[in-house]
Amino acid sequence: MSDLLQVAKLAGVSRATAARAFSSPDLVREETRNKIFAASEQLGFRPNHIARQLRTQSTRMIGVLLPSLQNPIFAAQLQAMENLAQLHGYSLLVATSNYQPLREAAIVENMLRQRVDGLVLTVADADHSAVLLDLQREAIPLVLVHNSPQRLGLPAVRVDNRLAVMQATGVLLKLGHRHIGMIAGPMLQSDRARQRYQGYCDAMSKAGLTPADVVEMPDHIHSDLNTLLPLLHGPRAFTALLCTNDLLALSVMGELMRTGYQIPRQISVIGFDGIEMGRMQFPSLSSVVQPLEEMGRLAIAHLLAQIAGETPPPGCLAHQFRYGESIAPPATQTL
Amino acid sequence: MSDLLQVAKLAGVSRATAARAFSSPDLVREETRNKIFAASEQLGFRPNHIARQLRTQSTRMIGVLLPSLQNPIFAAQLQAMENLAQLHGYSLLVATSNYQPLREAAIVENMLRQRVDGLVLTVADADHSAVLLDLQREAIPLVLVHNSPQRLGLPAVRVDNRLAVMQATGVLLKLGHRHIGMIAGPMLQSDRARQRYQGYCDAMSKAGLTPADVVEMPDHIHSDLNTLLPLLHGPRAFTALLCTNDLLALSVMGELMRTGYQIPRQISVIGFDGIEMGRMQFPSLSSVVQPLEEMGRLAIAHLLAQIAGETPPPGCLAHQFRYGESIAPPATQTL
DNA sequence: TTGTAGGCGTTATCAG
DNA sequence: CTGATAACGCCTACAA
Repeated sequence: MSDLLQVAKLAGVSRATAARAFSSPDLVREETRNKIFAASEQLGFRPNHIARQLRTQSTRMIGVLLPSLQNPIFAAQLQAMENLAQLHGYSLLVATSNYQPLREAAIVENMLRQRVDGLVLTVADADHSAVLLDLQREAIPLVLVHNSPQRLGLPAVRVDNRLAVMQATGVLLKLGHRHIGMIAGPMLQSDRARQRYQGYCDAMSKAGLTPADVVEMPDHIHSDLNTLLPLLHGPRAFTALLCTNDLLALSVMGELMRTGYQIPRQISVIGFDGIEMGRMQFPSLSSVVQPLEEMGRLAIAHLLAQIAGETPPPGCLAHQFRYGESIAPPATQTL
Repeated sequence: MSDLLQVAKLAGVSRATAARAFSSPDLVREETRNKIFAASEQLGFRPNHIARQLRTQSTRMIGVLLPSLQNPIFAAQLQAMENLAQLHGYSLLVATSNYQPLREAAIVENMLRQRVDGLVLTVADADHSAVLLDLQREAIPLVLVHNSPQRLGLPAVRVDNRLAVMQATGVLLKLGHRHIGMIAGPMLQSDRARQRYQGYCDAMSKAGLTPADVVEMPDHIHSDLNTLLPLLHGPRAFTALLCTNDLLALSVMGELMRTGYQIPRQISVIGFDGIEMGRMQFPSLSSVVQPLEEMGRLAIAHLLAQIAGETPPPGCLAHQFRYGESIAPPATQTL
């Protein structure tokens, strides 16, 4: 591939002038400029960003770490981030950790070696994250999404998970439910799942009820019918289920309906995230809606501001409860 | 940030030796190596990939262009690609075009300037793609996913869309359906949608039936009830609907059920892609399953092979029809 | 096993 | 407005 020097030669100018024709065209006489562009065209010249990056010490690249892309919430967020980044001339270096701290660390290290201009991270468990601790020392623009470590004061874009589930639980309580269960994926892996369970416990306690143990599924996004069914029988049977995320909720609904349960008549279900699919299907899923597009945009905007040397204020984003067809008063009006 | 020279000085060796300690440790005596690593640690040295890339003319980065991340098929494929790439020490530069050819072109140009080692592209419409034509001239490793332009002989990872829908239509025909409709997103934007419609037409014609006009929705992934309902009444009312993708199918199902239709008793629905959600929900969606994970892996594997100088053979991947609860014989046994 | 030196393709500083 | 030249940080013959 030809370089600036060849273009310069062919155009009969110096390398410096050729370079200027590209980076600051107005500093070059039009005639000269055209000769340079013609030569460039003829040689199939393409500016080398690597060399430019080495020289300018700026990559216009942002490193994005996500736990997974299986869950559409991350895809939606990534889409929003990419749109805004692209608009500002930034590229995204994307990697997934599959919720594994070791991979998180390796990925971040690699991104730092690549000299990305900033990082947008979603880690599995922010409070026990070695990566975030290490990153404290680096002076690199950084935004967390979904996470918010208790101790570290890092800029974060997220909703108040605990409060949100407290309110969602409140909705079920108000409908008359007393036996409410909480379904989650692997709790140890996800700080968010734990926060959401806390919100449930808070709401139950405040209502004078005993929070049930969390029902832990082996997978973040699939329910296991064998674990579930026993909990729906007997005097303490759940009449409503809160799920830590929408995919889990949709999986629960599907399996229960397939087994013959009527939703919401026999069982009410509430999810978390507010993914599109929940609205599409029938019965539609009640859920705590996270403003994912906005979160993605905000993460990038915040990062760009940091890169520009500003320090914008943090703050939680507002969630919203979406009433769907998956909830109703409990069938048997016990008590 | 400190560089190799500083590390070398502190360790009391030359820059070359310090460099070797990182790139080929076995060429350096252990004692020396340890001194270098210690110095590196002390200085917080981090190898600069940009400089390395400039020098070695290799980035170990792959450019990935996708139409969108809203559709989980792309997310799933991306996830698979990222996993395999990461395993081989490659990073992914990801960008989305939102099905816009102009963005496709700009994105690819940018990736080339970044000197990615290879490209994995999914364009909106391969047969009318300026990007692909231009790329013919570049000698860069390239794999298409989902696309397969008629004229250009580019390596592609995909299923036979036309055949697949022909078979899916066959399933409906065998069930006794005669009035089968095909629902699509914006046809002009997507070569795949057109191929799939072709498959439907083929099957209908072969069965001695007249293919209906495609029912075009304004959006790739949402159905519009107002467009749909009129087609379900009258003597030529559809008893079965083929959709060009699963999200569209799930949207159709949800809306119809919400309106009071029984699925599959009154209307059968078949999708395309085989996304997870289709299996989860009740009734589960019948669909043509694309092996998305395999496609993602294969795309990367094929690309890495090209980068290694090999030229692996192309070939379609096998699709598979998944029977779900969304299809049944037509209600009224006309004819 | 280690050192020397040149170059990867830009940009930026300084003269002219 | 244009040209010469020195970095940016690393790798890699080649020589010692």
